[in-house]
Amino acid sequence: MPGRLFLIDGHALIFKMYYAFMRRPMINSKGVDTSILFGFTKYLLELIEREKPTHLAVSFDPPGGTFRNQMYPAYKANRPETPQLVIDALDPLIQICKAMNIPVLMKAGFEADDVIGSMAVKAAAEGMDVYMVTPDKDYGQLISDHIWQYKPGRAGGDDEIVGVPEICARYGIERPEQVIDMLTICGDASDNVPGVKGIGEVWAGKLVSQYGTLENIYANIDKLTQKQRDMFVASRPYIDLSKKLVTIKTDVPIETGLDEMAVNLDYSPAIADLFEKYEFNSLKRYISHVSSHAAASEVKSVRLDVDETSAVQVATAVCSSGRCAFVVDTAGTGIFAPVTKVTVAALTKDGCMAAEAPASQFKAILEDPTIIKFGFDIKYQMDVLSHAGISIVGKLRDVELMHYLLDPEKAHKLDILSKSYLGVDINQQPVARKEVSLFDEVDEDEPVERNRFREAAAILLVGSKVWTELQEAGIVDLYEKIEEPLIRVLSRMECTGVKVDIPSLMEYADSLRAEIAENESVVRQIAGDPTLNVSSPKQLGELLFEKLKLDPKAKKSARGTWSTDEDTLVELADESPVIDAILDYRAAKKLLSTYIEPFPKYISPVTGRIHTTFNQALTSTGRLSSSNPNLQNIPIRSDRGRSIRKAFVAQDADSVIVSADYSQIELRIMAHLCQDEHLIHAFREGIDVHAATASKIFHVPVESVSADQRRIAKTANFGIMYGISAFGLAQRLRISRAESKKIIDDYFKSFPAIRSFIDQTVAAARENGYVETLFGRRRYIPDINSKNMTLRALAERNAVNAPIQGTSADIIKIAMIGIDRRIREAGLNARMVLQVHDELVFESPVPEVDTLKRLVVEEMEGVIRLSVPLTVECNDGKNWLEAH
DNA sequence: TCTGTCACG
DNA sequence: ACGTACGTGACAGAA
Repeated sequence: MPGRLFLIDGHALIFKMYYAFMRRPMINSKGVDTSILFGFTKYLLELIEREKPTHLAVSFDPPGGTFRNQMYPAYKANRPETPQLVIDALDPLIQICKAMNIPVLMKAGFEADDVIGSMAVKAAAEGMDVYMVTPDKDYGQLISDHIWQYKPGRAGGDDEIVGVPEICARYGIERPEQVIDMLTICGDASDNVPGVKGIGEVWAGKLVSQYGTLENIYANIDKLTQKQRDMFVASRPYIDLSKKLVTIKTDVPIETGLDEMAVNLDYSPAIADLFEKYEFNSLKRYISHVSSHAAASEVKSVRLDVDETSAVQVATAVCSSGRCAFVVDTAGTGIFAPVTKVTVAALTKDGCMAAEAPASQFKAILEDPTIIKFGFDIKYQMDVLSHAGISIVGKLRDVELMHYLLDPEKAHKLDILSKSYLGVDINQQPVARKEVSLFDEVDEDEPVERNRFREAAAILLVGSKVWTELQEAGIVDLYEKIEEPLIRVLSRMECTGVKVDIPSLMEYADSLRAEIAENESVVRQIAGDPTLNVSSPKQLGELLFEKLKLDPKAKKSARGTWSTDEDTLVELADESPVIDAILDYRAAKKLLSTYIEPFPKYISPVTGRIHTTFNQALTSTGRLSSSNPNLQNIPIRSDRGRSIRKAFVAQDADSVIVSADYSQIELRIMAHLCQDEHLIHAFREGIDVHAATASKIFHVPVESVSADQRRIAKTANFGIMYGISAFGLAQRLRISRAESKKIIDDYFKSFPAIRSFIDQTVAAARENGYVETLFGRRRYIPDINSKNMTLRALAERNAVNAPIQGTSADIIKIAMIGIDRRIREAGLNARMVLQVHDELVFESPVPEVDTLKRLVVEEMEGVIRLSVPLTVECNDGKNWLEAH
C-alpha cells in the first residue's frame, strides 16, 4: 500500500513541549496549565497541514514497567521523577487524538520505541514510506530506504528528516543497524545503560565501521590497542545486556491495522468542545471545517448574566478573583474631561457582576497593585483619572492593545471584538435593568445607549481570550515588556503636554498671509480669472493644462483630473512663472492652515499647553502615531517650516528643550538583519554610510565620492528599505529607468547579503503568513500570494519594510520606558514630551540638562546590542529648532 | 465621505 | 501589459 505513515513518539513530544513552555507556561482563564496540550496539539495540526500524511498514529509509553525493567531493574532507574504536568497531560492528549481520529498505540510491557519500531517495519514492508516523529537518537537503528526519522526542530526551527545517508554520515558507519552497536558501546547514562566505559562516540564509530559489528570487534579484540582492549574486556560481562536494552523491538504484535491509521480530517465534534475547554483559540482555524452542532454552540458557550449590584459587592468579588474590568465615564471629551462615574465588572462563579459608582468608591481597587485590570484604551482612562487624583496601579490588560499585537491591521473596536469573540452584540440594549442577559431580545426602536455594564463584562471576557491568544502567539513578552509599561509613559507625556508660543506663531501668520495673498493674485492674474481658487486642484489643472496648455501628457486619472502635485509642477517650472507662484502659495497655505490657525484651539485652558494624543494601537508596523493635533509632522525641512518649529519652546527662561535622535536607525537595523559585512563595517567604523554605499556601487574610493554620487546612494539606501523598483528610483532621482536599473543591479551586486535578506524575508512571509520584528511584533501579509501583481508587489515591500520599521519602533519604545523610569528614580523635574519615531523631545530645567542628556543617551544607545552600534545625537536649546 | 495634496520620520 | 518606495494625519475642495 503506497502512502506516508507518520508515527509519533508521544512521550518524547510531551517532554519537548514541557521544556519548551517551562519558562513561560500557558495558563488558561481557569488557571489550568495547558502548555503541553497546546504545544502537542499545535504540532500535530501543523504536521498534518505541512506534511500531508496519508496515515498517522501516536504511541505513548504504557503505565508500569517494560520487559527492559524485568531484565534489568536499574533501567531508567536514576531518571528524575516524571513531572506532574507530564503525567496529567496523557489522558487529555489521548482524548484529543481520539477526537481527531488518530489511533493511539500502547502495548503493556513495551515502550513507544518498540511499538513504533514494529509498526514502522511492518508498514514499510507493505510499501509505505514511514516517518518516525521523535528527537530520540535510539531510533536511528530503524532507518531504512523506506523509514525515516523525523526530528522536530528546536524552538521554532525547522524539522529535520534523517534518512540512511544522513544517519550513516552522522556516526561514520555503513548501515543504520550499526547504530545498535554504537549505542551499545557508548551506553546511555540517563537510562543507566552501561556500555563500554572509556569509549566515546568517535572511537565507537571508527571501530564499528572497521569491524562491521560489535561481535566482530570482540572476535578481533587482539588487534585493538592495549587500552581499548582492556576497556572492551572489562565490559564483556554486561555488553549483551546493554545491547538488548538499546535494541528496539520490531516484532511486537500491533492490533491496530494500517487502515485504521488512515488520516481522517472529518474530526469528531468533540474536538470543538475540547478546544473550547482548553481555550485553544488560535488553533480553531484548523478545525473550522468540523461539521457539528459544536460550532453553533460556540456562541452559546458564553453564557453569562451581568448582575448589576453594589460597588461593595463588586469590590469583594474583585478582591477574591484578583481581576476586574473597568470603564471610566467622563462629561465631555479630552484628557481634562471630569470623570462622572466608573463601572467595574468582576467574575463570579456563574457569570459576571458589575457596578457603577463615583470614581472615589473604586479608588482602592484601582490602586491595588495585586489586582489585574482589564480595560480598553487604558491610557485615556489613566489620563482622566489622574486629574481625579486616582492612579491605576498593577498589571494592565488593555484589550485594544493586546488585540493590536495579535494583528495590528484588524479592527480593534470593542463591539466588533465582542461579536467575534463572544458572539455578543454589546450595543443591543437589554430590556430590564436587573438580571440582564447578554442574549435578551431587544426592542429595535429603542435608542442605543452605551451600556457600561455590558461593556465592562465584555472587556473582561474578551480580554481573557485575547490574553490566551497572546500566549499562544508567543508575544506575551512584547506586551508585558514593551506595550504595557509604555501605557503609563505615554499617559504622562500626554498629560504633560508641550508649550507652544502662540503669539510668535500669530506674528508669523501675518507674513504668511501676505505671501499667500500676493501669490494668489499673481496666479489669478496669469489665469485672467479673479475668482480662481488656487487651492482647488481641479481648477488649477484646468488652468495649467487646458487654458495654458503647459504639458498635455500628464493626466492622473482616477476621476480624470489633471495631476497638480509638487513633482508635476516642478517639471513645468520653466514653462510659466505661474508655477512658482502656485508652489509658494501652496507651501505658505499649508503651514498656515495646518500648523498655525488650528493651534490656538488645542491650547488647554488648564495647562496653557498642547496635549496631543499618542495612538498606541494604530499603525501596521508598531510605530506610534500622534493626533489632535499631530505633533509628529511639525515642519523642519523648509525655511518657512523652521519658523514654526521655533515656536515649540520650554516653559520658561530657566528651562530648555532637549532633543535626542537615533542616527540612521533603520539602516543600522537593516545592517543587523542582513549581516552585510560592508554595511556593518561602515557603521562600526563610523564611516558615512551613504558615502560608503556610493563607493561600493560606483567603484570609487570613499574619499573621492562626489556629492551627487552620495545623494544617489542615499536615495538608493532608503529605496532598498522600502522595496525599491527601477521605476521608483528613476522617478525620484530624475534619471532614466535604464540608469536606475543599473544602479539597483550594482547595489545588489555590491551588497549580496541584502538581496538574500530580502528574498528570505519574503519567503518567510509566504511560509508563515506574517513577518516579525526582532522583538516578535507581527505583521500579517495576506496578499503575499495574491494573483494580482500589484497587490503582491506591495505585500512584498511591506514584508521587507515592516521588520525594519517595526524593530526601530520597538527599540525607541524600550528606550522611552527606561528613560521614564530613570527620570523618576533620579527625581528629576525634566519631562519627556514628544516622540517622533526616531527622536525624543524633553523639557528640562537648565540645572538638570547634563544629567538628563547623559541618561537619555545611555538608555537609547543601550536598548539592545546589535551587530552595529546604535548612536544617538542629543542637543538642547531654547526651542525645538535650536535643540536639533 | 472621498480624493488630492503635503507636512513629518 | 501593468504599475511603481515604507509609515503616518490634517486640510481643502469635490462629490
